[in-house]
Amino acid sequence: MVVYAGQGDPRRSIELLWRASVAEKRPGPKPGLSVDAIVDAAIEVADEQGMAFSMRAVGERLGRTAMALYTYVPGKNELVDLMYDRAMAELPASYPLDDGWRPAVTRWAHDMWEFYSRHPWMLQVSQARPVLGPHEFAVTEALAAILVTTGLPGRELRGIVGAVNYFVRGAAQTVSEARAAGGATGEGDEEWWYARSAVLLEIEPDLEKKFPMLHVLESDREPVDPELPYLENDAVKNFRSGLKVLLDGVEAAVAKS
Amino acid sequence: MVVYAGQGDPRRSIELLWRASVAEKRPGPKPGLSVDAIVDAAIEVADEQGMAFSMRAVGERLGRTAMALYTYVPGKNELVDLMYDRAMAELPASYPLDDGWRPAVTRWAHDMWEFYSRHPWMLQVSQARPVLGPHEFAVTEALAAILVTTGLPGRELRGIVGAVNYFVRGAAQTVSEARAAGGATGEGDEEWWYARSAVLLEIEPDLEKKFPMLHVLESDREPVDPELPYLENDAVKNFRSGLKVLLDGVEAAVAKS
DNA sequence: TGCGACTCCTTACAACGTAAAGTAACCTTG
DNA sequence: CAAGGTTACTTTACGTTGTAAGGAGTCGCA
Repeated sequence: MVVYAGQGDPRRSIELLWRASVAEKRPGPKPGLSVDAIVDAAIEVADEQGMAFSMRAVGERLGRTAMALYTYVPGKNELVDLMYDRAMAELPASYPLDDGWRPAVTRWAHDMWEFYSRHPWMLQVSQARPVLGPHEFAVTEALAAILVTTGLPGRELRGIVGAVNYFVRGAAQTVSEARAAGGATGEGDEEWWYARSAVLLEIEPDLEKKFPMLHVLESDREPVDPELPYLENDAVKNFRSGLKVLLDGVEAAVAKS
Repeated sequence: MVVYAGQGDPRRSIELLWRASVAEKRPGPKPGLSVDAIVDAAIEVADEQGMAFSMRAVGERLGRTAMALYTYVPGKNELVDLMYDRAMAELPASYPLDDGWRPAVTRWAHDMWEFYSRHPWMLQVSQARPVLGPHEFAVTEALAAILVTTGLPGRELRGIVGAVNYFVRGAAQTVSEARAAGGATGEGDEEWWYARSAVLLEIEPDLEKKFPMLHVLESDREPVDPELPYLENDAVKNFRSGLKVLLDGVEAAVAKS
């Protein structure tokens, strides 16, 4: 399920994201938890169980009930926003530009790729509206700082930033969700593919004739790295070659300007 | 929530997708429903209510209970697979190549874009593993048929097909989920942005100094088309300029080969 | 005519997010 | 120092979800 960001009270959400709460002396028992503790616990749970984690599970990990979380966080949606932004703090704030923008963007993309495989649930948070948290800003700032050195105008840069983002996210989805789905059903990628395609070929024997261009696409395949699972092999190679094409496009834009 | 494809019995799923059931004479009451009727109804419901539609809602639309659907379809996951593939039947199977591959790919991308805005729930079906249905194949076949005419080898084409796909999907997500979220909360994009960014600037006044490159990115903005909502304006322009860069990259690859 | 396969319904259950209300701890004020 | 208000956290409960289980009625075939 895709979780939509930011549906609650805007002020409360933004204040939580930027930790703008004033820690004044208050009556009542000492808080045994904190927003940070809850968000960290939730990220751990989500890393293990995926986006379909439950408030009860997060509470349990902290030795509390699910309802205890509602003292600190308005609801699950807001918690997801906080998790999303918090996780992004893992990423570098800037990249060296000694060799120009292209290696830097490549590094950025690879970091994002690995980041998404560490936190697959991130890919299920809706990208429709930005969470508007400090670390999400920082990640995009890092990419923008690289691309600004191309000298391209903002108009073009916005499209490029978007394209790079979409590409990385999409490519990461293909791999990390494949892994997650395999984990969920207990079967690896190979088994999944094998079972599926065997039945498919049995039911539709002249598949290759019906979709000849897909067959052409499958040609020219390099030997498979036995270290990696099947789908991952493909995905990694397609990621590299896709990114190359995309950056060639950027280079063309730079050359023209 | 992201719905993972293909977790059930592979044979049953594939047979349903390719409608490979043999319609033999069978005892028992005449079926009042059909897989097609259920899938169509489910698509209608999902178009209106989003991916979080319920089996009960689909049943109700057909004048049945939720459990009646389970006679035709193994579960909700499989139904989503069927919806996914069925919806893709709306898309063209081929594109004219009179003006070369570039206008054709552009058409393909725009068709996908519009398709996704018609069926926003499509973007929430996990892309990790292909559904392996006939229409999903046909859509990719159409794109492959265009790109094959570039003469590039399969190795490079796979990366390009992936990149174009990811890009279109990502760009469409930004818009159509924004619309969906607006519909869900009842507030439009403008209100959302306004409330959010007002609070943000109040809490963090020197945002521009903290993220100077993002500020550069926002510069050079063209006048807004008053016909379209705020976010959509941006998204459409970024879509066009991002696609342009991507296709420039393809052109560079073609020129080099 | 009856058997068995079939469609569809009712009922039921476990899991979910979270509303409501209660209990106990603690600071502030009289 | 006691009273009162505020807070942290729990228990209980509700509505919604996907779907398992079992039963009622319908039809083809022996």
